[in-house]
Amino acid sequence: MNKTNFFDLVYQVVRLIPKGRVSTYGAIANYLGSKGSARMVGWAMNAAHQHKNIPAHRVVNRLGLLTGKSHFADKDQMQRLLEKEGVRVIKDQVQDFDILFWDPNQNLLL
DNA sequence: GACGTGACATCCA
DNA sequence: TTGGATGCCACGT
Repeated sequence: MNKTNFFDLVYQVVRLIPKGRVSTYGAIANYLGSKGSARMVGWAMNAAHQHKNIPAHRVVNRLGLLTGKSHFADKDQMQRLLEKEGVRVIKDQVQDFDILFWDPNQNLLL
């Protein structure tokens, strides 16, 4: 049965993202062991919509762009949620991204 | 069972 | 440097 563990891992990591922090698909994919499967992370996020406890708005691409905002019910919802958590988002881009960037490999390491 | 698609990332020209 | 093409894995049709 451990086939789609990838998804579960993604959900776990995304759920562990602290409030006011953001993560990236590549970082999560890297944490899962497949650095090249960044796309899979995005696909997992798409499925994450079915799950309510998945703060997908905290997951952005490597550039800090809210690329997936279009997949939200309201494209402003994602940005709004981030701003509500203290993350400045301008033009769908996370400001101080390198500072707010939360890497599972850097925090969940060990 | 096979092909195409997808919220990205990386390499090559 | 910028732009185009490929790779990754799972899901949908």
